[in-house]
Amino acid sequence: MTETLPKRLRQCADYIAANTDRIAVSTVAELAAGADVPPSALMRFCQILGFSGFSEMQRLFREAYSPGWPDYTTRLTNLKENGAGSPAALLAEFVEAGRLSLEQLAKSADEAALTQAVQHLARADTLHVIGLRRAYPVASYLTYVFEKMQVPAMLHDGVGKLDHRHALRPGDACIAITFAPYSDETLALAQDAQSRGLPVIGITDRVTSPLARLSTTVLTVPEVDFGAFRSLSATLALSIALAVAIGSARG
Amino acid sequence: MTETLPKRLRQCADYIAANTDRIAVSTVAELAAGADVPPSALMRFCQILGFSGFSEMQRLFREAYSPGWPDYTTRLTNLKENGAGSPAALLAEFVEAGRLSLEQLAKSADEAALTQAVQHLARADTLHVIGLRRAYPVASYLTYVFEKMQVPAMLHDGVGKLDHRHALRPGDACIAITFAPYSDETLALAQDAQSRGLPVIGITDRVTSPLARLSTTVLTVPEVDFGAFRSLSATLALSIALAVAIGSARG
DNA sequence: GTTGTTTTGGAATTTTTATTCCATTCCGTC
DNA sequence: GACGGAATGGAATAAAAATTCCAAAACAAC
Repeated sequence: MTETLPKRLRQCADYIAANTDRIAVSTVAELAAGADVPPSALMRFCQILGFSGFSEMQRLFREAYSPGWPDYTTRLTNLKENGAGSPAALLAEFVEAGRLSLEQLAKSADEAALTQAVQHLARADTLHVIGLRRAYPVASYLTYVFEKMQVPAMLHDGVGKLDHRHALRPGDACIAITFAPYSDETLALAQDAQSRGLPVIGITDRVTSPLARLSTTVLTVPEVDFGAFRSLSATLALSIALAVAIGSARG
Repeated sequence: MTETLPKRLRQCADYIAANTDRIAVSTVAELAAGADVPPSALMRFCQILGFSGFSEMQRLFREAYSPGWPDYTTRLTNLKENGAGSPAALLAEFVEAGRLSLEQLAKSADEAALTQAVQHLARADTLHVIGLRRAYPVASYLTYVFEKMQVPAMLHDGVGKLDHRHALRPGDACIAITFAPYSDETLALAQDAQSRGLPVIGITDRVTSPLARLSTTVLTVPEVDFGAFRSLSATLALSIALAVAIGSARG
């Protein structure tokens, strides 16, 4: 795991890997400055890679430099035409679905609801997050972000069919995420929270969702499906924004 | 429109116009050779265009080359300094980061690697998926999709610190997902799979990732971070495409 | 601590590349 | 076909970049 390269060489490796597109158009000095190493370190790095020096490596990149990768739209078309059903074509579809979702989210996001949600959640003690099945990745990421931001949060993940509804305490709040077909367990927890008078923030796909009735504040996400699967891009973007806003409102 | 230029200068103009994308990565001598003029003619051409010389013109093209990397780290810093952004502003940032990531993914995706990954995974018996911390949402979604498509898959989620490495059987394959800072457990499982001769498909952030060495096939995802958090849009798009391709390849 | 080894930074050197300069050629005009 | 001004090519020079090298620093093993 720890193929431990010397410090400077590791810096070179990381910077170069993260900026492959700049190699062709930069000088040793520029790249070295970017990687925050002296030029000689970068030279050493090139040699360890098996090139005679930087120039040889650069020559490779300059030749490979296919006239600036085609712009996004062209490339997408290429991917799609690459035989329907090919992995590349599928990728293009999902990329497009994701982009569309994000675009719609940006257009349709309800700022007032978002602000209200942040207020509720910033005031609460512990945040209870629930999302199952395809909402589970979102719920788990939310919880991860809360943990990183030192916001007390609990993920109700249903492991072992354990039910933790009694963990809901006065002063807490609940974030419930579910999409059609709505998950009973999620709705049940939201209901429980509501009946205890806790704020419930619902993230769902439409205002007519059963979750809407159970929520103090509803955030709807226009996710574009491709085939049977949704991209989650928009849902995740909304969730992270929510989490970060809460995190900074809290401290 | 064209006050008639002297012959050599005309050649320069034509060649340069037709090869704007090569300017950034070529020397005077190379371009001159391409235009079939002596280097000095090209120099004159640059000066007539109003540059002090070739270098100045090239600098322009080199900078223009890398179109958009408006780096998000500085933007977040700015945002933070301007007082915490409103939730809506944050949302806009995450939407933008997601869009950029998807765009980059479409541009840079390695079709060959993707196809290869699908081939390996379509042939395998059980698919072992591992991804922890911020890669966990991806791993869990992958597993969800596999389940829906009736592809035998097992999520190594580390619940209860249980280690299931002996679940890896001959004929199986492993999908490992990790981003810097790389998770030891993920690398350990990948290593284990590799040493048993199972195909390992790595999804990671750069080719220098320690996961790369452990993988039969590496898929790199250019995820644009906003602040400390990544959008996961691109990673999810790639993962779903992978899963669906595998599902349909299996029948 | 001492010793031997690896790593590092920067100054010195070499190579490559850009740029200038000028003698020569070309071309239109008389 | 002689003249003058523009255009040209290549050799000479300047600038910039790459590459090497070595003394100092960091590190590891004893």
